[in-house]
Amino acid sequence: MARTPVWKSIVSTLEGEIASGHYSPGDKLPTEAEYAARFGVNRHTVRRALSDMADRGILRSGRGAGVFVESPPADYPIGRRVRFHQNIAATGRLPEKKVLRVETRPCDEIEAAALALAPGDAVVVYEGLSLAGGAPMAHFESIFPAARLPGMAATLAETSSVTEALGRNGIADYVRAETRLTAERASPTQALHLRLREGDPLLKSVSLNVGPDGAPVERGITWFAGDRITLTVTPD
Amino acid sequence: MARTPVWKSIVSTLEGEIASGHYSPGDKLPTEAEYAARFGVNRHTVRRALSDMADRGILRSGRGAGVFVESPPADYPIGRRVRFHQNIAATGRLPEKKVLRVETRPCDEIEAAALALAPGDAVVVYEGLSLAGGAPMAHFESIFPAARLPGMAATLAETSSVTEALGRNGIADYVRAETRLTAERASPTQALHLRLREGDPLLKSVSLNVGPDGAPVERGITWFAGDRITLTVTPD
DNA sequence: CTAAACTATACAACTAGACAAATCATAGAC
DNA sequence: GTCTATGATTTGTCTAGTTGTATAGTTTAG
Repeated sequence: MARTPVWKSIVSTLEGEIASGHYSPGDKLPTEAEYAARFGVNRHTVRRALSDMADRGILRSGRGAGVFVESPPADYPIGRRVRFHQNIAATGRLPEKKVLRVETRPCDEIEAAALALAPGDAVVVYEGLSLAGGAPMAHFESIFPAARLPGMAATLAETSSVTEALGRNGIADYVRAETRLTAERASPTQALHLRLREGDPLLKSVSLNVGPDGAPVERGITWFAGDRITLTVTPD
Repeated sequence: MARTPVWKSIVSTLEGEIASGHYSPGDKLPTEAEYAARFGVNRHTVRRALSDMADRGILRSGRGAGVFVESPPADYPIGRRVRFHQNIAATGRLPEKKVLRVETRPCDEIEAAALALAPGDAVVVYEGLSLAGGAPMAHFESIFPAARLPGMAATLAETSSVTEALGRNGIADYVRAETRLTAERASPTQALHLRLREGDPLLKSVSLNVGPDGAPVERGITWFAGDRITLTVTPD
């Protein structure tokens, strides 16, 4: 009499309801308490069922928010864990973006040195997330010299494309002067943005782009979710 | 897993931005709503972070007015933990080496595909550590097609230099065809080798070197200690 | 007996929404 | 030019609800 655990039967019930189209990706499911009442079990039993489905990427839950149906990934896995490739030249140029911040502020010493400015000179900060199929792939923060690019902040807020924003501000072409790569642990804030656990490994890329005249126009730092992306470097 | 509360991670992020001089005493900070959007949390969570900082005298907030910086920027410790630079072209070619293993064995499917062999063909495995000043910088494992390079195992045991070993086996020149980079956690074994803690971030490089005729001669995997090394990529 | 599954309870962390109160920018009146 | 009325912003406060986590106890199968 190998009875199937209650939580597993709840899983199959809920999977059936999701599969039959009662809920669309992004929809909020009933609360744990409601499910507990419906199935006549304790909330923890429901939680075990939900966490099993969350582990498999079917659901996503947020404290205080509720449980939501997760949208299926748009691309298929390449390896077991590594899903996306990205050429180093295109670092931070993934198609989908979510703007987190655009502001102008004085720069610190490190930023000044990188962009050939004086400490305290104004820089435009552009922070955001690169997404693919709805899942965050990378977290980036770019800074631009405000004096050299007067309308940059306004343009970025409009287009969210760095290339186009630079183009509209007189930098028709720019090249990557240098890229530095290292591995870091995800800070709590980054873990929040990239939907990782605190301490998970990140691939950090620090790049410097210069205009046709050789003057720096952008310093970009990108943190890639280590288990979601691979950077490729090919001589060419 | 003692996760850091979200509001505390926001506190440390904002403290860092104030400490590094991005805001001066008296400056108005972005609104609570803007911070909520930036961090992807509810306004109340931002308020908890801000009220913590206000309690400690870092900020001062006024109803209807906004939030203002109260304290002067502190000395911000800029963690210069990354000690070594290494060009991507020289991956796995650090001067000092410690050989851990040289052996010949049949290859698996992945290795066969990379080296254009049939599964089960013999490969020479060369595992070791790259050191700098006695400290381990990287852990590498290279494989070579044994059929194409008959004396490789013996030569490697003598010289421990990949370039020289390849040269003595008829490959006078070889080029890096591709490099793939990602971030991983250190396994217990790697942590031991690299004198890190288990789970520390590693920069993983998977490279393929081909001979003058275009045939693969080496597939190398290198794990760099993320906090000891930076890879640089320069167009050149 | 022991381990797994489930129940029970309590609290912490976060979301959600609504409204009040203070401030600020702006336009119009004088 | 100065003052004032007005409306939009922005912080302060309140209530309610939801998931995350910790602890402890109970039942059941092997």
